Amino acid sequence: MSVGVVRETVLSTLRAALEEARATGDLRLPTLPTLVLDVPRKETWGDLATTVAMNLAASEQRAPCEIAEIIAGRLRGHPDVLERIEVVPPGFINLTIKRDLWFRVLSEIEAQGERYGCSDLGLGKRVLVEFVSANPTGPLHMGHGRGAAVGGALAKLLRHVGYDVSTEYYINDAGRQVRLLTESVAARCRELLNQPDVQFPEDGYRGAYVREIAKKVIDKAKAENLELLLVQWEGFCKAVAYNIILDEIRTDLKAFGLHFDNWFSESSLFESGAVTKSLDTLKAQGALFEQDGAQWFRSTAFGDDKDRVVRKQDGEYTYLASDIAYHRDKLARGYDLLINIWGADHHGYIPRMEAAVQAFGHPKERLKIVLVQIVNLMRGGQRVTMSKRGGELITLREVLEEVGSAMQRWSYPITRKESAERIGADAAKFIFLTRRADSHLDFDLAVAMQKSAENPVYYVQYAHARVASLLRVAEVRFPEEQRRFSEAGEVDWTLLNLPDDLDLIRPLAEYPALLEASAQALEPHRLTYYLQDLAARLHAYYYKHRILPPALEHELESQDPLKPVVQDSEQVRKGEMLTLDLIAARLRLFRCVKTVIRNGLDILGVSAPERM
RNA sequence: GCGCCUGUAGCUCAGUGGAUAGAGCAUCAGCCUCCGGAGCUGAGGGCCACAGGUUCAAAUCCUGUCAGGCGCACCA
Repeated sequence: MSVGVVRETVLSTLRAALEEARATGDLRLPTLPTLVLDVPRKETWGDLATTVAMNLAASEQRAPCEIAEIIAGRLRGHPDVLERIEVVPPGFINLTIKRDLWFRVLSEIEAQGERYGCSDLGLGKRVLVEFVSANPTGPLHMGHGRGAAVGGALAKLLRHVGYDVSTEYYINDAGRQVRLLTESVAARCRELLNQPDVQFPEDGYRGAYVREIAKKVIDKAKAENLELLLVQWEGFCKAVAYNIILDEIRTDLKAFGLHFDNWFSESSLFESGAVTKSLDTLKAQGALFEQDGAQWFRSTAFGDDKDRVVRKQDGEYTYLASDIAYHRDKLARGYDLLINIWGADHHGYIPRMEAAVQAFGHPKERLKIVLVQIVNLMRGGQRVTMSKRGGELITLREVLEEVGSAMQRWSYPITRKESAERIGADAAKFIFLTRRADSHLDFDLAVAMQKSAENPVYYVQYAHARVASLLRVAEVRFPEEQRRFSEAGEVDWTLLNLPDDLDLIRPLAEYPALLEASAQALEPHRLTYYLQDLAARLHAYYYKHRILPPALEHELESQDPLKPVVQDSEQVRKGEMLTLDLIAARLRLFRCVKTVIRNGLDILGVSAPERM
């Protein structure tokens, strides 16, 4: 089952109905149409709806309603799946699912656990997700954090639907920016050593961290008894600064809960000769030409609006040259799909990269670029600047620590040392993923630290913790019933006979289809919306219905599962009596919700705490 | 000037060509003797920027206009 029992079963029923209609000659159907099931906007319109009759109107040359009636008639021959089939103008077929089928969703979730929602949609195709890839010239900031959240979630999402996914960080360690950083560090070193007339590079990095690095460079030189400011000084600066910054980036990403399968160095492409080899390949097929003393890639032959320089007049290679080599390398590693997460300001770069992919003989669809928009860091509505080369610099780590420790102050006291960062990372990741990647995002520190529902992550995590809490209480109160309360025991799902039960089960059934749709669209943010909705339904159910009886120990002696354990006056008025069987069914329904929330949060890289 | 992205409730944003366009915040009115109130219930709030077009059906697709953002390097 790839999109869940309910959709699979209804789809095959619908397919059977169409085939019957064709066999009997009621419909012509030269080819079977692709079947799509929509969730109607209103629940009174049924559980699922299909527009197939309207789509067939043209090819069948008949009125949509007429076609719908024919299909509906055939569907009525399957009363085991569908309880009600309704044709509504202009030609919708609204379907109400048989309850037993809904209950199979719950059994499926219990059986599959953390695998629930997984599918084989990707057929094991190999995908490389490259993301963050920040220049190793300074600490990560909020923009990188958003790219990290999107990339990490996308990688996990694709893995869940059956792709063979690797993640990669491309280290831009060969170009001008790293050179500038080195010069900046060297200049700070000279200042620290009281050299006269130190000239700071014009476009140099002015952040305070550069001076910190310079101090470490000097300390390290002293420790190794190197002569300070010797001829090779800049090389020494580069090596030390590079290692320090890359280490910090790795540490920051780890704190953010991210792992990369591979770290790929741009310099290695020059050292291995991959850059010249790639250009030779392009040259051999006439995709390169010389002009004005420079070497150009004829990207216009593949849809770019301009040809691009790969080797400058002064003989140096441009960034594009190594990027061409990098993508050639990725393709040569045999990936079926390359996904790059880029800052939206690089969007003008897409056509030339697609050109390169095509020049190497691959369809341009093999490369997909997900653009991530700028994050505006705010503090109580005021914009906080984030320029790396200028003065003030707010790093990702600072934000995680600030948000995390603020949350900790009002959260339940599980204050392990790393948890402030983890809490901050949970909040940041979820907030980053509450918007489409290519829409602007204001990340307001003041808001992120409030205990309000503007922090949707806590709303969702709370739903998870709430179920965990119920299960703990149930364990204490009903130690004898633990088997019945878990998937190991028998359960009578038919006791879940309220509309509110279905309101909770329906989204659980949709979860696998949601994952597939999000993965295909490369849009992990759909999952955050789904989880907020699911959590809301759980909270609402919780307030409307009792799961466990009030703690009245003397009333719990009944061993007869049909005899009410307790008759809460209000519940009795609603006609609800809590029997042990009903407690079991509801607890297990809640546990299913908990499983799906946990699975979903895991994809987003957000923790699902048992208590908060 | 050319290209890409975005214009949806007061604000921040969802919305696979389908039915009467949704959520959170904010505003207003309610809910703790109770399984965790980080919660729940309800109300008000819309010419989906504008104008054409395609379609049985458009917030969604196409064209144009306007507004905002970002690109347009022999930088990365």
